[in-house]
Amino acid sequence: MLKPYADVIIDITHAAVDRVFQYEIPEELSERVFPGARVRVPFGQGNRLRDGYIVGFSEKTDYDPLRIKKLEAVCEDGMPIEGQLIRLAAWMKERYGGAMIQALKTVLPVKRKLKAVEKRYLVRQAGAEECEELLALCRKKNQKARVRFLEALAADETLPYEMVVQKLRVSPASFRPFLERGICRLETKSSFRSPLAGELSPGTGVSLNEEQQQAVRGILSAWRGDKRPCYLHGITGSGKTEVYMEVIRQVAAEGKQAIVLIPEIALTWQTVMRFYRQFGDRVSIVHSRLSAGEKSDQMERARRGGLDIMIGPRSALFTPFPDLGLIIIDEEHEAAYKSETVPRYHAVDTAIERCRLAGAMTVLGSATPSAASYYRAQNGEYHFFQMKTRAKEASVLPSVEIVDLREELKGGNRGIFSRRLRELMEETLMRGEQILLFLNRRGYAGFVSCRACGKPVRCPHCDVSLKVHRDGTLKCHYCGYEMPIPRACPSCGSGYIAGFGTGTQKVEAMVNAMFPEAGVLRRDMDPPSKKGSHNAILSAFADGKADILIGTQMIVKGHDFPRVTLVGILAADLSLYSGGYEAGERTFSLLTQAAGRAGRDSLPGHVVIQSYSPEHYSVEAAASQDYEGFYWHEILYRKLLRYPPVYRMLSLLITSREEEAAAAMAGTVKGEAESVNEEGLLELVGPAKASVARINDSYRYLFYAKCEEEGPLLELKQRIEALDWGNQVQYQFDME
DNA sequence: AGCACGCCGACT
DNA sequence: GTCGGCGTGCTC
Repeated sequence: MLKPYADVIIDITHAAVDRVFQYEIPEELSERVFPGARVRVPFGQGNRLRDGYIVGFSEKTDYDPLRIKKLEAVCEDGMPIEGQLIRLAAWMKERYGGAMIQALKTVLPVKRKLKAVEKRYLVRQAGAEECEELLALCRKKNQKARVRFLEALAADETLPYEMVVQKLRVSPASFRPFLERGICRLETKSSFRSPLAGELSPGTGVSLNEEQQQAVRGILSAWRGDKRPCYLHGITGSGKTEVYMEVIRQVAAEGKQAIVLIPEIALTWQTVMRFYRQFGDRVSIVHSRLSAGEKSDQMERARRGGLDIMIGPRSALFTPFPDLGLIIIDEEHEAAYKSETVPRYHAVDTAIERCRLAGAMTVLGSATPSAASYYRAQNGEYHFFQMKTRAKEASVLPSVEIVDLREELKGGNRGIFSRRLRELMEETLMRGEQILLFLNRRGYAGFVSCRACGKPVRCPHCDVSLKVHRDGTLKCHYCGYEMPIPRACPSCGSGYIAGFGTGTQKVEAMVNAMFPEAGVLRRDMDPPSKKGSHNAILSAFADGKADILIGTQMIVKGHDFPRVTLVGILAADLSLYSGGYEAGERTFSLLTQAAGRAGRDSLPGHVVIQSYSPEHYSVEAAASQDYEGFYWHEILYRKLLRYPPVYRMLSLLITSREEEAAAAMAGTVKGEAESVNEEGLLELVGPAKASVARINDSYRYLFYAKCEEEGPLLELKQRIEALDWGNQVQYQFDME
């Protein structure tokens, strides 16, 4: 380690010292320091020795070098959980970019709220008379702070610590003598709130079929063996959750803890309750609806050994379990596992790294694996287990047919519904069963354009057209800019300007016209304001209060609708042309999930996939529910075009409010990349203007580098980070 | 958080 | 003068 200074966070739980302090690294310790190492350092005027953690290293310091102290020692006694998480943060920073502080904030639980977890009280011990005497004495001596304190203590036997210090303005120095003389004592009371409390009483017993038992045995033997990650590929309904629970039960029996990641709590509540029924209050959940206090309650509970299992989204990955044994990632292919904010980590890779540090094992599971994970499983990087039969015998796979929309057009049908779909809808309604109509938002979302000049209304800050929102305004999906629908075209002034309405609205109107008697519900995406309405509509539909449900992405995930026997996918291929090399994968996964909504009970299900490119392998494979078929096509395509997971890919987004600055920096990056790439190991693409070249008044350039190995890409990333970026240009990395 | 420093009223 | 309590600010 050549860097002379170590950045240390001091292990004191208080906001005022919740930052980095720099220490000199003495020669004799230079071999033993690393991010996450626990160190002893002199701190404060008295140079009292305190514990801290190294979070990084720096060349130089803004602080007066003469006043910098030396590290006292590196603690050798194993690595406590904080050290492990800090090491993980260093790994995340290295791999995904961003500043160390951002990585630390993602990884370490909110420390500030320790007060909420362990509330402290000052309790009176002396009798009333003794207090009165003391109070009189203090009054005489004009000791104001003590008088305030004793008065309060006389009135209330127990006083919250914060109240004394903040409201009464009595500093610890003022009441310490009372503690020493036994007038009062300090009491701590921990109050953990359980987010699951009172939901259900726990029961026991999972009975597993032969296939499930095999998976359990395989996963456990991997766990006792080399601890390489395990992949559990099980078709919908094959009972993966039971397998997870049984594995966890056995791991917990050996005193280890488990983290279970699920893509979205709201949609997987049933799964959570199954865990609770099995494990009772040894399991807890974290999710976005919990307050910061409740969240840190759960984290603290986990740290102290009060929990065996934590269930939650991405962020639950950082639960500070002292002896982690297992991380399970259910529905591993979900996009929700990729963080949208810096550091833009992927939960799967990060879980594997955390397990490596902790000596634990990752289990990934899905019915439709991501191409990346499946590729690694095929390569032997992961252990692989498969479950091919449905646990519940009664359910049968739905029949799927593809309708070619080009043929419909030739036949003179210009509507949204093919004749075949309309026919099946009629039959289904006649039988009194339910219909789900699924629509890909992209492409259908309405924009407003001028009939005279043909120009759409565009966002003044971004290079996109504005979309019509439900509340009748025009909105930009990138920056949130909003305006009322104009009466005249902003470009040519013509009054012939028209909106097309949102996709689902349009479909709803057409369904109403076709089947006036049918009850129709509509469910759009993303109303972050009202979370309740989402479930209200879905459960109204599940209760049979309507015949037809129209919606986007959201309706195909999670929810069970036992009386749905027909699923219509109105335009299957719209997501195929949405850009990005994952388009095919996204389409396949969406279609498969949508199709899986049909006929989940004993009633036979039908699925109609309408498409303009029915011969595309993503559409065909989804129709025949053929994951393998899809995968081999997809991986061939990735191999040919050198995309992940066959190649590693580093992407860089350059943004600036100044167009020239962005362009100039793009040029510098290109030059730097070319000089790194003298041996030609890397394939470089760009930098070039992004397809949406301007968002929120920032100009955007994209740059990609691809390589079979990760090493050269990380080196390139470091070289780019070391460039002089000035303060006009920002950048962001992404590693896949 | 915990410690020292500097201010201010009280008292030998 | 000086002692002791009290509020403030800093900690690499």
